[in-house]
Amino acid sequence: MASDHTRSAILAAAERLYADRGFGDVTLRDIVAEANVNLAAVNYHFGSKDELIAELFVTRSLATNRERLNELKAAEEAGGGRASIEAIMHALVGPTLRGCLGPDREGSTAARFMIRASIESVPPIRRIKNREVDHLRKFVAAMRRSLPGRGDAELYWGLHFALAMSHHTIREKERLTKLSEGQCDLNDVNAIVERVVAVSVMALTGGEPAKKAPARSMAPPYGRLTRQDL
Amino acid sequence: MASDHTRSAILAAAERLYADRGFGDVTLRDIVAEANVNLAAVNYHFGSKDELIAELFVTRSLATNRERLNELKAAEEAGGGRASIEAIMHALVGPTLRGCLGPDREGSTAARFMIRASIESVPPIRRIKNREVDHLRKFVAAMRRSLPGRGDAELYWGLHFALAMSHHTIREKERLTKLSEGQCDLNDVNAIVERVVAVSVMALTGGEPAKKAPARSMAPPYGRLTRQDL
DNA sequence: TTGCATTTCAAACGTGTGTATGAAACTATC
DNA sequence: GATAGTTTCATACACACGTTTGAAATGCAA
Repeated sequence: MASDHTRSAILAAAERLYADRGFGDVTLRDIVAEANVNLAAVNYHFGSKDELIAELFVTRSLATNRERLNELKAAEEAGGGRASIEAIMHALVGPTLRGCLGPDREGSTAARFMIRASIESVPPIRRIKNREVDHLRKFVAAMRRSLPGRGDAELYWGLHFALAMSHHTIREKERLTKLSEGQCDLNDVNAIVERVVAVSVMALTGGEPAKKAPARSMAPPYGRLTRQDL
Repeated sequence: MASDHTRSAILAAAERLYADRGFGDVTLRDIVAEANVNLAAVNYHFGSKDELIAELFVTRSLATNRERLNELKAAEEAGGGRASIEAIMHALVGPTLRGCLGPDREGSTAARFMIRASIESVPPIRRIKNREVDHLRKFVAAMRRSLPGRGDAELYWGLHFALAMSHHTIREKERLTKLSEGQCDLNDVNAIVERVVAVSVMALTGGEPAKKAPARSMAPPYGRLTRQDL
């Protein structure tokens, strides 16, 4: 492992090609041609095509997840262990949206790759996404602290809708631009984040101004989640 | 075209297999084996594999679109040319959600096929979806009538978020069930529809109680449940 | 029946794919 | 500079796929 030049050339070329043309249209031969390496190098360094894709995706999504958790942690610490629901939703959808639509990263290879991964959903990527559940539980826990009294089901639905809006915006940004004939500005990421957060919060608080200490006390939901770690 | 027995056997077998195992894992040979017809029959009757898939998808989505427009039309007529925003959103997301999650159609081949189509997004299906824009413009027009004064961009965003929530719920229903450990009931379609409609309306009206333009009943054709907070 | 169009069939075609092989070229350590 | 371990390379393998072919079977009208 003296020099991983070949290895990283493959990663870079693969990410670039997948981002440009999608997973369905890019073969290993395309990748090694772009990277100027030998065909067998892919299997030598990664084992298989799927493991190459998985490594690409894991690398990128680990970064996003780390960013998410950092934002969440910062928000909770700033609030003395309890973050506002706005801050939590912001930490949830901000990194993903910025990563895929951000003006700085606009058109960056990494961003375009992640958009492809969101749209095409190839088997190795699906496998990884299914392990993401643990990561989301941390957000549920934070939401529970922020909105005590809300039933867990409500929290899950709120989280689900927040992810729905952010992922769908990434997936369908082109169609939305076309449909709205450019009236929806997809370049102003911060505005999009704020918009998604605002709707998510409304979904969770029922449109009432976010208030702690719910006047109508509800019976605690039946089953708490077991210990969450990792 | 004396008897399209072969043709329809292929369609039925293909829909069943695609629904069960996804587009990536099903070959023409699998399909013709399931249908008990000859391999060449697919190309004879449909021209190509992609055209077969397209025909499957078009058939199913035409039905949904028709249902959508019927609901919209009924709501507008009931409101004297102007439907409530609730009814419009209901017409937009109701048919899709019921079609894919409905208890009657629960596990039906057609429903499972459409879920697959929503998840895997294979080229011929993507091509068709991109033509769906015209269809959505009718909803934008209705929304404009229902919420005059709202900027068009706001309407587009509201429509976009409504589709986001309904599609994401269909796509990720398994993950939501797993994440929530069954606390989110994905069998009660009507409740889901109401939930999505409620959030969509909030997104459009900014959380303020709807001005409820039409004094008429805004009950859409299909049974409407009152939103239940937990 | 005859004649013609439609439909079915078995078999193959051609290609593109991920992967495996085994030798050659390198690199580092002594 | 010999040796062992690592990396590169050209090449081939195996095969699964959508599609094509051309003949056989079937249907249908006169």
